[in-house]
Amino acid sequence: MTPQQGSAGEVLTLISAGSATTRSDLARLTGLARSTISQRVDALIERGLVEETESGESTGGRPPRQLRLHTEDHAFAGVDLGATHCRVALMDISGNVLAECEDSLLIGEGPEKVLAHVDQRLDRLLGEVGRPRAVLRAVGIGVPGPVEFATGRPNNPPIMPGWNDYPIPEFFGDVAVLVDNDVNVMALGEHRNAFPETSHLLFVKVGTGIGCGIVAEGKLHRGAQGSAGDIGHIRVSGHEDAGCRCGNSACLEAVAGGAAIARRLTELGLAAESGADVVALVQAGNTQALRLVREAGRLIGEVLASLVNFFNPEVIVIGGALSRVHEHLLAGIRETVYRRSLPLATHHLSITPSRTGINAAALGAGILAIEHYLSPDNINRIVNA
Amino acid sequence: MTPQQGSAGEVLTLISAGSATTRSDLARLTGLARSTISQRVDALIERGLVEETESGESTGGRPPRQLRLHTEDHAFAGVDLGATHCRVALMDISGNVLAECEDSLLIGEGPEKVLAHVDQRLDRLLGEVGRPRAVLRAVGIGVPGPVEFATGRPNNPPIMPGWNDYPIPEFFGDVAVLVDNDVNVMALGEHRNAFPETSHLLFVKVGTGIGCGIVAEGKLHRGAQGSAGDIGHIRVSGHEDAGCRCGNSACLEAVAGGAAIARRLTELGLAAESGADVVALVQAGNTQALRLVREAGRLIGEVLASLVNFFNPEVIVIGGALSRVHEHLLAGIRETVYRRSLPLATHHLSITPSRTGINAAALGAGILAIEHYLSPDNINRIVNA
DNA sequence: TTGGCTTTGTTCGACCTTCGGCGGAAGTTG
DNA sequence: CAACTTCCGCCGAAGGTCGAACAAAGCCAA
Repeated sequence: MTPQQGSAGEVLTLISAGSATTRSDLARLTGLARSTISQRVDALIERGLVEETESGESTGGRPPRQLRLHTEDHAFAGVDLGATHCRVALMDISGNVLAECEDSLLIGEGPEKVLAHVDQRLDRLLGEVGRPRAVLRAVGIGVPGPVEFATGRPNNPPIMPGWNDYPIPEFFGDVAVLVDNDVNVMALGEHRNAFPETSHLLFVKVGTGIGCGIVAEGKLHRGAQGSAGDIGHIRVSGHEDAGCRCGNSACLEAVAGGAAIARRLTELGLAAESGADVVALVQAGNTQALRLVREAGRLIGEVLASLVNFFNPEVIVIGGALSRVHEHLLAGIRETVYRRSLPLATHHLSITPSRTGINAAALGAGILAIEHYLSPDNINRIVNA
Repeated sequence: MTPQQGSAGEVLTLISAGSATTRSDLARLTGLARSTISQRVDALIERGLVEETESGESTGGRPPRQLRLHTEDHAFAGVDLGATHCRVALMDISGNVLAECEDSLLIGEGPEKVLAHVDQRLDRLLGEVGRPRAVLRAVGIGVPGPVEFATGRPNNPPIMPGWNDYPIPEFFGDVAVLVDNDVNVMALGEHRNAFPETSHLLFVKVGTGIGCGIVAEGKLHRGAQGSAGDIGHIRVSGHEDAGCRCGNSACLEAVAGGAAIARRLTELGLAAESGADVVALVQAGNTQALRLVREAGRLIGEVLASLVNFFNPEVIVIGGALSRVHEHLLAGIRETVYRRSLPLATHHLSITPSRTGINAAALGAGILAIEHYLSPDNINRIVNA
């Protein structure tokens, strides 16, 4: 059933979202009596979920006691697993990063090795901030491939050999583990950090490959098989000669991904192997690289123009490695989207670079974990236990 | 706030969805005590929303009294306004059609004339079934253009001159009026009638133009400006010469819509002005028409392949005038989608013709109205009044 | 300084809802 | 026809919510 109206969980949601910072706010927002709110808040304080700070500004009467999430006795982790790296961020319940780390790590080494590494890093980070393992409430993990979200099992991931159908959450025992596609968690993080008021958002990651995270009605849209947002293999016109690793040709990723741009630069006699090399060349002012990035932007824009007509988002965020040269990428994207999409859909559309940085995925994964823990159902369970 | 758990509204939702037909069912599903359920049901019966039928099958003890929606003292209407027609269906609260009618009507005559016509038809249909106007609880209207759903105002509709920003609900006074895009209501009707268990569905209407209704998480996705699903102006490759009324070229609608096919048949010396003529030619066995329809299916399939990767639906339903020759259209669509989309997304994807007939839009609009009336919030308001 | 004024927070009794046991109703089964 | 099962209404008990009253805490003006 739906969570109870005005339950402890709903009260906590309002506090954590910043919608309410005092008991009076809560009474006003929920419509419950002040006495009832006090009872709820007392329960939340007793469980260590909420704390009072010294009183706030008076508005002519007794100053209200400010409420906020109690950030001490909890910890959450966000894990970003890439093809060749592993980032872990330890966060408190309000989303602040307590500690983080980054290592080179080949995901191809398989789940046992990789997850053991993650587990060890979790322990080290917890040690750094002096919190016992027991306060780790939930872990979010972003992986570079499709996942069946409900079970946390990768679903035929092309670049994660050995991971297919591996039950990732079971590795960590009894702590709650949420596993999702890396682009999804980046979209979630970007939405919650930079565009919390936006209902419909697309996050486009342009790196070696190209993917898209979809936020609809403020929630991640994962689709029927959890493969939604896989826009890297959408066909673009006029590039039938470009073969893709998926077996088709003219895939967006095969003509506009970081790897594709690097390959074309190599053909022009420039040393470039990866998206990072492309970024370096652009930043060095190489006009060929600049031209190709802009051209890639146009191709991505062509695909996005279709998706804008179809999905009608309010915001499109461009992230990923190549967004470090976003001026050029965005110019191409904007140019094409605004020409090819319908005016009604583009009129209030903004296309912006990502505001979260290199660890967008780790932060987003952490937010996934925190939101799971703070969901009204879960909180009610904790409070009524 | 969210509707109360176990409220009268939630109880009624379970009854109307067919999830529960007896008080015992309700107690089991909601977790409430039998006595509480009885109280809820009594309130619903007293308000004329639910009725008891004679007892059902015994399972060894006293047979339960069956519950169902009380269909007498209510009426709902679904209105399908097209460019040149008007269909009205009068329905009872469980979605059965009580009476319907169809007229030729040019939407270009403007809102006052058209809505007056609709109003008159409503009265006539109510008269036919002998129900007073007062029992008309809600009206759903599907219109051929984008609508701001919250206010029921068309938003720069290209083929509805005089309707821009016209507040349609206000015309009908105090009865609740819901206005939405015609493709959206068709998608809703198809989902509720044929695929109620499906979470993510696309309904593609192929008529004079081409549009798409989106059901995500069982609910209509309308997008930020209510223009979501406008896939008729997505670019298809290799048709740069085909100009579109939107000002761009190579739009899907301009190469695969009924009007476009008719035009190309005309160029081949065949008499065809509209999608209906195309259908007639195909049904007469004309190979040129057949070839063009199949080719249109391939082009539509190209766009749908992109959308399958992006949205990952479980079902795609093909409707609209041209779906009357769906064998040929579907062949082209399936061929392209299964070739161009990712296996993970297509593995459990089914692409089927619409099961609702010519009045899909009117039925869908009626369902929109009924669901509005039966929403837990609204029912709680009625019961507690 | 002091006494109102305003807003916040707590206490407590009244009220309402829900629960669950009990018994009657209405069937089935042996 | 008696025992059993299931359904349903009644009613007292338990628990939750509300709002009034009161205490707390600061502002403000005389």
